[in-house]
Amino acid sequence: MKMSEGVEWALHCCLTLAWLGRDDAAVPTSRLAAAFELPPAYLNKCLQLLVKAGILASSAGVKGGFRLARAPQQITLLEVVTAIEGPEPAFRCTEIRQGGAGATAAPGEFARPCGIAAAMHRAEAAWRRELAAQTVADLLRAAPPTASERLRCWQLAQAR
Amino acid sequence: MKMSEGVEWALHCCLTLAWLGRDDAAVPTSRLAAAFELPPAYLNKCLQLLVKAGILASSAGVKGGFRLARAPQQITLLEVVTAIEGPEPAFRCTEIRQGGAGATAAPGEFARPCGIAAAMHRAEAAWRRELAAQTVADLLRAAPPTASERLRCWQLAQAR
DNA sequence: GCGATGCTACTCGGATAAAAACTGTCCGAGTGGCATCGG
DNA sequence: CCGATGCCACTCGGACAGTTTTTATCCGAGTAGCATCGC
Repeated sequence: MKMSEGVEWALHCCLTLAWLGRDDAAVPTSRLAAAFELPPAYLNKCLQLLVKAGILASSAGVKGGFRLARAPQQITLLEVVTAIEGPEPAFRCTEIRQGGAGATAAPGEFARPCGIAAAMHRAEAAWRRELAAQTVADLLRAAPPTASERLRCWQLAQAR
Repeated sequence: MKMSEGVEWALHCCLTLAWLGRDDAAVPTSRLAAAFELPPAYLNKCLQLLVKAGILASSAGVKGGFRLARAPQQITLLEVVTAIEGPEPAFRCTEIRQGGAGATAAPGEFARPCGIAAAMHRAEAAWRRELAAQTVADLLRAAPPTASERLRCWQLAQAR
């Protein structure tokens, strides 16, 4: 069970864009990728997913790029993770209890959900609850940018 | 982020072995695979992982197979999941904050952990806590076996 | 001088290949049970 | 009849391919800005 690296990239990009402020000009993928030493084309794909989720807004043209679509306190970590990973839960019950010996079950015997699946989904719900409780604004407050992170923001703001 | 199917298989096998009782004879992979309609060789691989984790005990020979190594109330769901998926967390911080502009950082600037990684790990800790709070015995209690599940156990107990 | 217009460079966006992880399979080492043989 | 012994079938266990998901890349459509041209 490995989470996509795109989640880390997306969160760092959101945090950086929040530092820059929503009012500044848009930041293109190429600049963000250079600031973090990431593959530009693939990072672009991740940012597109964030646009689809309504977290970022994109603008085309020569001075286009991405910016935050909402205020940082209205972007939860869960939204970012879901945008990249998709909405499906990590644990998917394939109902193996209905295979083999279960094939002879009376109709309606498996009406109530599988207890194992219920337990796993409960755990995932706790995970989601924790992610939904934190916003990008919380990250801003908890960790003020270090010197080199301020440098990164300055580089992104320069040379438009 | 997709969890391995082996987790579901392992949990169902543990639950079934718990129904049978630790004192009965061992159940070989071939019989378990037939009872759930699963690929026998791959299921065997998963059961081996459970043996390595000390959850199951294996015995060789003509009447060999697998059985629970401990009492059901001493097997948490977290142990089973960790045995199959491995101990590494789903979210792995690759420290991209140190790339690019971060390369010019003063030594010790990144001593404190990344706030994003901390938040993600906090969420995963909640997930683990929920899994560690439930044991196989709890599954036994919560969901008594249905008719076809009892049939499955009977088939496993027969024809030794 | 001012506005309309065409062009150009740059951006996003989706379609297209490599890499990795997961899934599935095979065969060999080892062991316990059983039949056989000897006492 | 009882015990020792050799054999054999069956098991686990780890090494070996196939398939799906993830990662990475490329190229085209579209657009905003800018220079140019005409009035």
